[in-house]
Amino acid sequence: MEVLQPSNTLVDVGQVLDGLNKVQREAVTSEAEVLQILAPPGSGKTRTLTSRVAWLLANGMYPSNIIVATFTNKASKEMKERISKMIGGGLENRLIIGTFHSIATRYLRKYGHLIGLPSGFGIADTSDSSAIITRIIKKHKYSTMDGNDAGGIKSRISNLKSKMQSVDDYIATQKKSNHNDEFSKIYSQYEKELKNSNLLDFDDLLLRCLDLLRAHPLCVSNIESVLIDEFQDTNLVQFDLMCLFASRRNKITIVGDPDQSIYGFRAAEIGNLRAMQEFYPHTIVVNLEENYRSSAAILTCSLEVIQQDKTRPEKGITPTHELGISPVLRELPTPDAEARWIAQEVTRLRITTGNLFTFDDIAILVRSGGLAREIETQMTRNRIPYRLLAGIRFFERAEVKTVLDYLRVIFDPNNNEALLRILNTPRRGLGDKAFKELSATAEKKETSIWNIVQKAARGDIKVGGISNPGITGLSKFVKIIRDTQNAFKSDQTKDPEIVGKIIQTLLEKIDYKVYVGEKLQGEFEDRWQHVEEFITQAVEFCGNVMSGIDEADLPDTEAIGNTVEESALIGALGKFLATAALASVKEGPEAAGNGDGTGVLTISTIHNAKGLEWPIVFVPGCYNGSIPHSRAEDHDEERRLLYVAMTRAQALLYLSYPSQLWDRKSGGAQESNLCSFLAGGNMGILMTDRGPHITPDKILSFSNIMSRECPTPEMVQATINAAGLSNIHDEVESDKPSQHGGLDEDNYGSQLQYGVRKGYQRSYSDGFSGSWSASTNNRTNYYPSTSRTTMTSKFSMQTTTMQGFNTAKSHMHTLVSSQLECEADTQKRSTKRKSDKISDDNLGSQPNQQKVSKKKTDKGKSTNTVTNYFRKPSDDLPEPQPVPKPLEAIPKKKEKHIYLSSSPERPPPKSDITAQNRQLLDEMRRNPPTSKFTSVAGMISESTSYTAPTTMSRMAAVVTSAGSSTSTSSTTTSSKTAKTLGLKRSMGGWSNRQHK
DNA sequence: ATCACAATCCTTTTT
DNA sequence: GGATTGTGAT
Repeated sequence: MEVLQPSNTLVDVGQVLDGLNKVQREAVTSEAEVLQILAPPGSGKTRTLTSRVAWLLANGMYPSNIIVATFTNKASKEMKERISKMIGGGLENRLIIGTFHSIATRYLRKYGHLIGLPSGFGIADTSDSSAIITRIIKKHKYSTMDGNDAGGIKSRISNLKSKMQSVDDYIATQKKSNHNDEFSKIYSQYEKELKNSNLLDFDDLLLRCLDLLRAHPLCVSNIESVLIDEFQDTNLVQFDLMCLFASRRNKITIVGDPDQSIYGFRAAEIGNLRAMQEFYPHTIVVNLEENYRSSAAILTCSLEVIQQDKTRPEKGITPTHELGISPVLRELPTPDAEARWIAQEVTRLRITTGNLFTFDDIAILVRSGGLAREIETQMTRNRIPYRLLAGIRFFERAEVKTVLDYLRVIFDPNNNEALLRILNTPRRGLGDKAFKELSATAEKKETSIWNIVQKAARGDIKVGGISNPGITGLSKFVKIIRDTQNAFKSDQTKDPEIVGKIIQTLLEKIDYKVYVGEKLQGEFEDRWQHVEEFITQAVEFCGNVMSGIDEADLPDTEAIGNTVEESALIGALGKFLATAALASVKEGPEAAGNGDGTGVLTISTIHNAKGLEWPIVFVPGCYNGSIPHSRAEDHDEERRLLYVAMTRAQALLYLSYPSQLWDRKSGGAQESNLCSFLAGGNMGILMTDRGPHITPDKILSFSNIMSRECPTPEMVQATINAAGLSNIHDEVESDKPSQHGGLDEDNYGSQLQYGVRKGYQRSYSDGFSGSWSASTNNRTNYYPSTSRTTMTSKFSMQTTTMQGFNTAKSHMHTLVSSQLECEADTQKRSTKRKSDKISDDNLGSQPNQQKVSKKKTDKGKSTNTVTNYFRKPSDDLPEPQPVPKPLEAIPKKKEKHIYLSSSPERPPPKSDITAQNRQLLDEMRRNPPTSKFTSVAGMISESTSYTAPTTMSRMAAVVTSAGSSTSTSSTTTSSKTAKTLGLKRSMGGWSNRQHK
């Protein structure tokens, strides 16, 4: 691929390409008009996209002629920062960059009047939409059964809109069958209410922008290049928007990964990848395959999960890091114990690694926000500072939302939704009746509620249901709103600080402090801090707007007629309100931390963790009902969700689940089942069931993967000493019989210091437990494993039914094995030593190892499979004899001790061991793994115009030709393996290979 | 009749 | 933690 010669270069182009691998570089500098960069997690997708933007800028393209759509505002902020570092000169501030929604908003602000959209429209957030629908349902006494509650209706409407089905479209398709359909009435009423309040909901933003650009393509006539991040999560409307954005030059770059498509519930359309290739037949597909994030062990496990999806096209992924430490799959008795264990493990890891990790390095990723609660409690108890990226957003907090609603009313009093929420907040003596009457009168007179409120306050009209105190309250309210409006409008200073002063004055007038203190429950200090943070943010934002750093106005184009000038402060306020509505920020004030530079741990939903990475990741709640969620219909998406969670981890991955849940209905304990995605196949081999025993070589491995300096043994000993423990590895978990989750909480809390643990309960209630050799003897584990760890039935039972995965697994082993081959020799030396010792302990009780050995004989030759690295080389150890563990032998009661670190008491490691391991790892680094097992590694493919007309055949042709011409790093290219990402192809890959 | 406050239910994921 | 419902106070 030829590289663009930079003309008009503003910066050192080398800087833009610095640190990129060959394929990434080719992608960045590609002259392709339409480019799809498809890549697995951790392969530098976003980085490549960022660099491509920088590359365009460095080659003289005007930033205001580039549209970059990211998935979150945070992502676009980070991208801007990175571009700023590469390019500088403030060019990044002129880029049209943001989420689809925010970009659409900006276009509508500037050009919306061309399609008759009133300027100064507001954005209906989730709560607005819900409130409207709830009101409609109540008013007409519609049934709320069968998912027809406000939430259900809302998502139905949103889904229709995402598929470009307007009310009329919908009614047209429905009119024959359901003439009196309640839903269409709600839908149409909802649209009407939005219009009355001059509001657009999230979907409308995109749809109206679509309308605008279709009618007036000149609005984007300046656009030379369009770039989209996380393309797999775009919906149909966004796809069309992309095409329209690019309509002038048809220059598009997208990055994405079908495996990380986790927004199907939001109508993300995975078919967009293919649609794009069909729509732009000259699309060029680039596959990035090297993973720079995770250890090979983590990657292997993650692949084991994602490959369960049989409809998924096979694709290459090449680890660049060493094998590292086996991920952990841990069972705990209760969610509470699970949270405690995480806290304990976090603490233990820091101590035993000489504080190699800070809390910044650690994330706890949950499927749903509710799961974060127990974890928060335990973090607080253990004085682990954390920030929460789950649950309610900052701008949705009651105390913040109210202020926001006041500002929304001040910005546009005709915003009925915001008005209704603040009319009686704080209390002004109005009740349900008053609200009903006000709304009804407004509807009758076809005017806004604000107008009625004004008249009622003045006494011009009589509205029923309002008491005399109510009238007084209303007139005070009207005056406050008017005064504040005037304060904004009359400002001449253009000083953003004024915004803060105006808001403060407003809050004083409504005695907001009193309201927050008395009416809102919870800590007043916290809440008021949020309010102050809100004001700070507002001031800061307005300052940025007025200095052009944020939300710079779109460039003028050939499209005529720009919006009228408004007061600078009002304009900034409007942008702030839009930003607040579209904000994805879940944090308020920065989490404080311990103030000692140890950082802040992250608790986040998996969705919010997309695109991020941490050295250590915990994924609690891995049980059926959570992942996959009980309300989820698309289990493939749930699996991808787990995959996303797992692939966030760099060095250490912990999955866990409680065996018992609290059943709210019965008030008792309820059995849970390990997440099916983790229960089958060879997951048991790939993971251990206890946290790793931290040895010097493991510390070194962490350091390598994280590219950090390795702490000295002295440093490690120092932290251990400081923790007041002579040897942290000797700690023991005591198994007691289950007593229906009746854990003594306080008892626990006081004991939970530095991971010294007693009193965990384990449940064997189903009486079907097997013992499993924990796979601790991977190559970095020096000490012999003596784990008598116990895997419960969730594992054992599943393994008998997961034959299919087993074969898929074998396939993967083959792949991984060739990659790891080069390490095998050095490996054997160390594994042999320990495996001799293992055998004594582990022989005799491994029902699951039957599976392993069976697979091996099936495959015939397997000396280099990845299994061996998690277990042992076959010639070092006789095959384990599968001996089912008698049920009686399973301790159901009393003081069974399990070694937390899978390790017996041992003298501290000798120094030469460290050196020895260092040497091993050095060796590895000198001979880095090559991408042998991905046949299309490094592939960059270009379609040719004469190939077959269908996308399928076209892509096949593309891939084949590219595979043969650019097999620089590939040694095993063949037509069979020449697959491309991004197409929902039937699975030729596995079956072909399996039957070979 | 209307408003204020306490008790009870439910809680997927997000722009 | 928030929304809705039920009960007491004005």
